[in-house]
Order: sequence, then C-alpha cells, then structure tokens
Amino acid sequence: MATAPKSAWAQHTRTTLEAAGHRSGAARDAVIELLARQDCCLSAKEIADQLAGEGAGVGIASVYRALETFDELGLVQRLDAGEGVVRYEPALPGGEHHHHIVCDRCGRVTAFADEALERAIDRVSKRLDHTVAGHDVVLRGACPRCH
Amino acid sequence: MATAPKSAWAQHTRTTLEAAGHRSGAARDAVIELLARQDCCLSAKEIADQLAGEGAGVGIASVYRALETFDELGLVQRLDAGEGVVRYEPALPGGEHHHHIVCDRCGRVTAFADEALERAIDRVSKRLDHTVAGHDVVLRGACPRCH
DNA sequence: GTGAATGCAAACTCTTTGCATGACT
DNA sequence: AGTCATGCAAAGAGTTTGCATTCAC
Repeated sequence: MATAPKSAWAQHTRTTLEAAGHRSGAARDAVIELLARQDCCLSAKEIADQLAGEGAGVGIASVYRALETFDELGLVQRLDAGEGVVRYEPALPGGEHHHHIVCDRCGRVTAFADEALERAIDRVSKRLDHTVAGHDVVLRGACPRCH
Repeated sequence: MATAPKSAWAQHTRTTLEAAGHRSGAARDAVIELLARQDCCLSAKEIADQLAGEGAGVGIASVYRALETFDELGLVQRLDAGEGVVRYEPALPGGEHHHHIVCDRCGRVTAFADEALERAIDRVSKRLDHTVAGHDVVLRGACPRCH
C-alpha cells in the first residue's frame, strides 16, 4: 500500500478549502500544520493547548470551526472513543484509513489497520438496507504499558 | 443461536444487583423495566423522558446513576455513536451482541449482527499487543427511509 | 471595500456531584 | 435504626454561538 507523505494532506487540505471558497487564515492554517504533523488523533482541546504551547494563540472556537469545516469537506475523520471527547485526525486522500484501540486504564489511543477487517465490513455493508458511507471500529483493552 | 427472552435480562439484572449488595429502589427499577422492553439503545435523556411520559417521574441524576451501576456490573453496553450522546442497551448474559448503524440524516440508530465481522475482530485482537476486552463497530450512512 | 475568519465570552448540552429527604432491609 | 437510593439544584466539561474586530481578497 503506497502511503502518501503526511505533508500531502496539508497541501490537499488547502487546495480543497480554496476550491470550496474559503479564505485562508492564521488560525485554520495553524490547525492544518499541526494536524499534518500528527500520527494519530487529537481532541480540539489538545490541538488548542499544543498550539498555545507553540506561541500560536489560537482561540478554541477557531479550532472547533476549523475542524467542523474540515469534517464537512471530508478532510478529517472524527473519532469518538467514548469518554465524551471527540477526536480528529487527517483523512488521507487515498481513502486508506485505520482504526483505534483505547486503553481501559490510561486512555491512550493507538492506531491499527487490518485488511480482513475492512473486507468484513464491506461485506456487511452490502447486506444492509442502509447506504453505508463510513465506519468506525474501536477496540478497548489494556495497552502494553498498563498490563 | 438461542436467544434469551428479553424479560430474562431484567431478572438477571435484579439478581446481579442484589448480589452486589444494592438495595432495590423505585427509580432504578423503572429504568430496568424500560431497558428490558427495548430493542435497541437509548440515551439517558431518552430514558428519563420516556419514564416521565409514563408518569414515573424519575430524576435524570438517578437515571445516570442507575446506568453507571449497570455498566460497572457489565449489565449494559455503552454505545457512543458520536453526536455527543452516550447510549445504553441491555447486555445479554450470553455474550451475544450486535453493532449499530447510524443514519447520517435522521440520526436513527439500527442494530445489526454479523458473524464474519466478529471473527475478523477476534483475529485482529490476537495480533495486537493490547489485551482486547471489548469492541464497538459503528457504521454510518443513509437509512432506507432517508434514501 | 466587502465579507469571511478570528477571538472572546456567553450560552447550551450532557453528565456528574453535594446534600437533604425519603425508602428499603 | 441504619444505610442506601433518590431528587433537586449546582457544578463541570466539552462544544457551539453571538458579535465586534481584524484580515484576506
């Protein structure tokens, strides 16, 4: 599976935003840069805190608005692992994606991918009356550090 | 697959609660009765509203406390389908379970079960470093009514 | 110059907690 | 009688919205 460089996501995101008629702005740009550097998902608060730590004082509202825009354009994937926090991560243009396992004890979120699982989900999707547009799988259990 | 009658859940729940040293009470009993009648998942607010509609004025705090207790005892399954609301449904004693598909447009939640999907998840679980204790699958897409 | 993007603060929703009252064993 | 369960209200956490200002085009 050919993996696109992470920087490609930032590029793709800016292009898509412009095509959708959005202007560029400092806050949203900072969120793009931060997300592009990420391996896995972040919550809105984590994004705001991290940007604040870097000196870029981005209002939390702007973070939420940026994430909402990205979501509408399919540029990020929302991940709700329970615990009342929504996390976001870049959605790769190629459609490749992964799922997550959440540690019961420390709350750490780790990514994993599995071809067979994807195929099983595709097969189920065809069987159902719904028009399945997307899916999420969340596993729960103790991570290696917490064993 | 032998399916236990829904009333069995209420019975099992009351037994388990008593064994765990809990007293019985009107509010929690009402929640048990309501959940036992349900085919699929309900949010705390839906439970409270429905009970209020039936004349049983159960405080929302009691609903949350009951659900928390059930969850600790493994009597319900929590389901977080995004949208910032947690839903609960009776966990069948046999361990059989299903997953959910959420309509993009109307928000309706429907249940489905699939053996092959379960097997795929089991296989992935063994491969990972985590001790996988549970899992959730949420599909998203337009339901038949919203096509 | 116009309108979108931003930031602050207030509003909202869902959930949890403190505390006095009432109910179960 | 002693505790636990309940309900109300207040507190918290996460997210959204209103509005004036700033910035991109």
